[in-house]
Parts: sequence; C-alpha cells; structure tokens
Amino acid sequence: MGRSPCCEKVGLKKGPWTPEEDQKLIAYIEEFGHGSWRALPSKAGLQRCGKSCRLRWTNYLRPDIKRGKFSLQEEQTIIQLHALLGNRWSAIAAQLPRRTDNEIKNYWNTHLKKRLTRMGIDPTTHKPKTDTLGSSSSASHYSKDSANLSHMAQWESARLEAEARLVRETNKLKVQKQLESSTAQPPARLFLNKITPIQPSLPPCLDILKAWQSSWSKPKDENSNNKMHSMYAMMLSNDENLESPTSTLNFPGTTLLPLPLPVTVPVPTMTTNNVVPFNQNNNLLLPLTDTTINNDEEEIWKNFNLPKQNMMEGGDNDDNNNMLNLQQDDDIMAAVEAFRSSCGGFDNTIPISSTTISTNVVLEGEENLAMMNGEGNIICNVNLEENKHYWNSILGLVSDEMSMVL
DNA sequence: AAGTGGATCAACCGCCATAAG
DNA sequence: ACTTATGGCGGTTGATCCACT
Repeated sequence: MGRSPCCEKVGLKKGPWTPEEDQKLIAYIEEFGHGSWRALPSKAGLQRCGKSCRLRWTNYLRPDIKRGKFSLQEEQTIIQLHALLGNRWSAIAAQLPRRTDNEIKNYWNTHLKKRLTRMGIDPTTHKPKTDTLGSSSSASHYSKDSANLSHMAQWESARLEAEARLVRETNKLKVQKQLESSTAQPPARLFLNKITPIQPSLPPCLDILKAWQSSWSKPKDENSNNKMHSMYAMMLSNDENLESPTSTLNFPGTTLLPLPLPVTVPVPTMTTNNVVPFNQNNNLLLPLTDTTINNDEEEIWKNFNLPKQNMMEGGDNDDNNNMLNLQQDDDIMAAVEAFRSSCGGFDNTIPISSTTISTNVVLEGEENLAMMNGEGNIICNVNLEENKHYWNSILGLVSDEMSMVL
C-alpha cells in the first residue's frame, strides 16, 4: 500500500487564480508556512490541488520574486548559463536571484531565443547556423566571418567537452557508489545534473567558469575598461587576436580558457555608396546624415539613416521606413550583427569616417549598456571590475550550492 | 469598429526521481 | 520489495493584450 491520494481529482478549480484565492493562499502561508502542499488547499479553504497552489506560490505570489524587465546583465547570465547548462531552467534560475525558472524559461522562449536566431546562432546548440557561412558573399567576408564563427565553435567544443566530462564523472561516481557500502548517505539531488556525487569535486562546468574568471583577471590591454563582456560579442567583434577556448580534445596548445575576451562592439555604419568602412581598430563607423548631435536619444538615433534592407525584424521603424529606431539593447545588438552580415565585409582598408561627436552620450537608460564615444563609436560599456565581481559571485553561488549537497 | 496575427506569460500537463506506506 | 503519492522540473497551451490593417 502506497501513499494516500493527495487530493480528489474532481471538483477542483483550474485556470487563472482570482485575487480572493491569492489572498487566501498568501494569508495561509504567511501564518503557517506551506508545509505539505497536499494538505494546504483544504486548510486554506481553496478548491485547488496542492500542485496548483505550489505553482501559484513559487511562480507568482512569493514575496521575494522580482518581476519586470530583465537587465542586460541578467540576459547575459541567462544566455551564458544556457550555453553551459542547456534547458535546465531551475539551475539557471538558481544563479539569478529572485527570478523564477518559469519566468526565465518564458523570457528565453519569447526574447532571447529569437534574438540569437536573428544573429545567426542556433539557440539550441549555441552554434552558428551553417547557412550563415553560406550567405557570405565575398571571400574576405567569409574568411573573417568564419574565423569568428570558429571561435564560437571552439567555445561550443569546450562546453560540450565539459558536459561530456560531467557525464563521465557521473558514471564514474555511480560505479564508485555501487562499490561503496550501504553506509553511504541518502542521495542528495544535485542542482546541475541530478547526479549524486560521492566525493567532493567540482563539476567540470566550473572549470570553464573558473578559467573564464581567470581571463578577467588578466586584461589583454589598457583599453579593457570600456568593453563588452559577452561570448556573442566575440562573434560581433573583428578582433583577430581573439583567443579560443581551451579544449583538451581539439586545442591542446592553449592552457587557459580566455573567455569571453572583452571586446568593443563595432558601430554599424553606412556611407553614401553603401560601403561600410571600418577604422584602424576594426570598428565600423556610422556617418550621420546630420552631425548636429544633442543629448536627446531620439534625435541621436534618427540621425542614423539606414537602408531599409538592412533593418532586422525586431527593429522599430518610423513612418518613412528609412529609419531604424534603436531603443532597445537587443536592437542595438541586432543592428550591429545585421550590418556586419549584410554589408559585405570586414575590410578595414577604407579610411576612417570623419564624423565626430563631441560629447559622450548615454544611449540607453540601462546602466553600462552603451555609450557613444568621441569618435562616434558605440561602446558597450560593461565595467571590467564589475564583471570580475559578477563572475566571482556566480562561482561563489555554484560552489556554495555544491558544498551544500556534498 | 471589427478582424487578424503576433507577443506574452500564467498555468497546466506529463514525466521522473524520490519518499512514504 | 513493491506500489503509489509527492514534489520538482521542463515542455506546452491558451487566454489576453496589443498593434496593425
């Protein structure tokens, strides 16, 4: 004889919760805690099953839930952890304080997945889509683009390798567990892969995080302060000196995983003959139709006179269909990528644009998102020190969670 | 004003590992 | 040892909103 049923399956309400139901649930949990979800509905006077109550509480009513727009940093964390963990939403949510796995999952499916697709990256594998290469028209474009894609591929190799090592380690531990005696502790569920570690050891994914972290402790140059920190920025970057992730399988020459390198996001640009110039730093330049710049964001962006064919789906167009209104950070990112892929090249032999902008202007309300420097370049400005702290925090969280189950 | 389609997200469904009887 | 409920998780659905025609 097993357990008794948690609740009657008939006569229970389904569908959206009413404010009265919410109040009952909140009042009960605040006074008594949820205890057994099975017993809660009847005690709280709710015609719901325990599972429905649990979901409503954990995904919506819990007081420590943060709602609203995801910050750029949260987005980066989701993308990076998704590359590392896949659709393990609860594990990803564990690294994003006050966000629920359901919310992250929804955000991924409705925003981030589409954005990566727009950038030519397969959101499932985090690999560049094969047709990205095929669509390149010029040989030089292909060559440099493929070099960038190669970084992505190597990144992915490192990730896959880490996962493979995790699986191997898991199997090894399972065998070890079988050999060990019945004195072993009851299995504790591990947040990453639902495995049961027997002896303390960090999951291999932490190798990547640690190596990543160490890359931050060794800035490549003195310009590192105004750089964007994102593996996708690597793809956007023209920096030929980008290093590739370490893989013991395929890239034995490298000893450090230098990811992600800080890079400057190039500015999309268009000249009168639709040729896209780059400066000596391999930054795309954007000549303005009107170089009179003030601090009004709308006005600034409307000076970016972009050809319609270069607009991407997510862009907000104004009425004359010849303007791209870059209000959102994902629009900025998408614009950069769209220009890079559509304008034929990474040829930096074209002279620097003479366009200058006299003052630094914050283009987005989001802190550290993007600034325009004195040369008209957009700098996605994520502070190096903040990122070091950020990844230290992630490592700390992961390590703490590991130590709790060990 | 009505219809349509896309976006969003709360909530449900179904599966799995584990706990409990 | 076996059965079955529970809790947790990821996948999916459908109601709602909103922009556009």
